[in-house]
Amino acid sequence: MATIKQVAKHANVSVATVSRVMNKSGYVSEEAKEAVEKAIAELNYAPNRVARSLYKKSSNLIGLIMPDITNPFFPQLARAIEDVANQHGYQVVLCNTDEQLEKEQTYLVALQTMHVDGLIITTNHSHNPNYETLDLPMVALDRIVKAGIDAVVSDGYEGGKLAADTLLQRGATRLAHIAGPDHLKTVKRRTEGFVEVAGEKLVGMTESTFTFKDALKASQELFDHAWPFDGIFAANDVIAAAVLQEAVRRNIRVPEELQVIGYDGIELGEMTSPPLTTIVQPIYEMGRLATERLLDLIEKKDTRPREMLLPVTLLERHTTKRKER
Amino acid sequence: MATIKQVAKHANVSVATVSRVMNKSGYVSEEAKEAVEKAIAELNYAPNRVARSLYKKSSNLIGLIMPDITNPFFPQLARAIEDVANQHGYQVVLCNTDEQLEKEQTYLVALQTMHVDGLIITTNHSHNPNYETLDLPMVALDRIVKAGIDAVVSDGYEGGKLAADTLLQRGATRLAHIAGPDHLKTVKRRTEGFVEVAGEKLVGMTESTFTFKDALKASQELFDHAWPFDGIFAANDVIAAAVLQEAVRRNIRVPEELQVIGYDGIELGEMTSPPLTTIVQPIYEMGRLATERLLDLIEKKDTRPREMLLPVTLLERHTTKRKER
DNA sequence: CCTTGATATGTAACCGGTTACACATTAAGA
DNA sequence: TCTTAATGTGTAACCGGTTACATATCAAGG
Repeated sequence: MATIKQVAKHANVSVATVSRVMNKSGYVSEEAKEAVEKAIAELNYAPNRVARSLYKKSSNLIGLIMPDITNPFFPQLARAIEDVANQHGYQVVLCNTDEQLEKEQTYLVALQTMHVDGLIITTNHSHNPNYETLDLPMVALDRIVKAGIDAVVSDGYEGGKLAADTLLQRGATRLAHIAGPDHLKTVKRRTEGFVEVAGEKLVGMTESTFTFKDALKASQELFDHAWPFDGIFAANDVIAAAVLQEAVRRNIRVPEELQVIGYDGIELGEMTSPPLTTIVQPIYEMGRLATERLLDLIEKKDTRPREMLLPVTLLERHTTKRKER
Repeated sequence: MATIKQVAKHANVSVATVSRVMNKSGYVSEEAKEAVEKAIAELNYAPNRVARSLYKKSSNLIGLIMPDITNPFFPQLARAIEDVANQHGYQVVLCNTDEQLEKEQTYLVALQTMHVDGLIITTNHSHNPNYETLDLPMVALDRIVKAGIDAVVSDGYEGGKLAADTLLQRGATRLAHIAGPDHLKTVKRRTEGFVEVAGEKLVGMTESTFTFKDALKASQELFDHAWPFDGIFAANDVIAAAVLQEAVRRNIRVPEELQVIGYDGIELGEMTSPPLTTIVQPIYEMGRLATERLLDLIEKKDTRPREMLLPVTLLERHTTKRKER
């Protein structure tokens, strides 16, 4: 790789001049500019970002901290983040922490020492004191961290209510629910909204992590203990898929005997049989907004912390009955 | 963040000594070592990786180039890569290229100028001349690039044969197949293996991309034109899920009337109804091996190019009949 | 004709590490 | 006691950019 010095020599100017034409800063004569551009082209020069980083203390890197990219909710988020970052000349460093404090800590110092410009956190850490002392722009995504840290989340409370409303409206009279992990506030909101509207129609409820295996176990327990119910809301689509599979296995007809609603709107919902009705949060949009926000923070455009609550919508596929009119 | 200079002053030694204790290189007296360690602890010092990178021309970063992390095959791969990289003190930069030459090119220069130490490529680029001139350690994963570039892939040919054998053995007599994109050699091998064993029992065949939507369309066409068949092998699990859904929609009983086998072994296969029988490639293992190989290449442990062909296995879930004995 | 501001360019310091090299000091061996 | 090698430590160059500052030229205005 050519260096700026070689370009300078080749173009018969100083490195300062080369730097000036690269950055379109300061005064450069037309001839000098042309000579430099020619040299750049001939030597196929691209400036060394490491060197630039060192001086500028900014790397055009952003750290993306997630629990586990293998969880099907996250890839879409990662994609959105990466798209936007890339459009603005940033790259993203992927970090899976499994919500383990230790891994998180290790990553945090790694990211800091490589001078990432900002962080997007999709991981819960109410228990983690490290972020607060971190002097880095950051935004929480699908997570609420604490006041003072930007966040973009979807309106889980409304989503939960919407799920209950829908089920009720489609004729369900005995509702069940599988909640998500207790420590995720954004997920808890879904349950709160659902329970609020379901009221005494709620006949069964349990809890599960977001892995399919656990969800399947939770479903089985629910069917064993709370059956019959004719409408169920799962805290996310993976859990809903498990419910669906278990229902099919028990020869329960969906949606005739049991209506199912998930939450997220990930592609998986399309792939089940029957395709899953779900509350969709605008995942890509959330990733996009979070990243744009982070970039603003990095470029110090607006530093008042903000929280963005995005609306969710009902996507009716085939695990709920057609609307009665 | 503290600098090495501050640590040196604090410990009453020179920066060279600090550097020596950090890197356990050269001679350092016990007292000096202790003083430095104390200073490091007190100032909470962590060396600036950017500065180190600049001098060492190595960043402990590896670039991961994939078509689209949103495709459910890739997250597991990414996870494996990141795990191994992280264990060795490397971080990974995520790049989605959608197989577009231009994005790939942009990323390639970005990665080069940030001095990544190596590349893992899960993207096809037989058409892309850029890699060849790239003086960077790299390994292709799930892709065959060209001789001279390391690769780790699963044995698609055997997988295809295994799928056909299994279907035949479970009593299928009229086989169908949906192939994957034509330009992916590793995917083509699956089709070749299947066709070879299926022989004249093959009654229908079409092709699809790996998006669910396309796969659904392809399935519909196949059912419209080639039905009846009683065994089908899809080039990957997403396509198999589409076949399954379409079969259910048409009230075709699986596996009684139609047996389905996918390829990949991603989690999605567990979530369908009924759960999908599939040819599993050791995805995590592949990611692990590729990364370990890359790390060896980076550390110049062994530079003879190698190709690793990993065995696949049959995972019988419920879209094939129980084995006859 | 002199002053002044805009234009143009080069030199060198700086970012924060690593390491070659010079120089001491000390211990071991002859 | 004198060499010699091993040990310990600091100074400064270096990595490849960016930019403050010094310097120079030139045209416009008084």
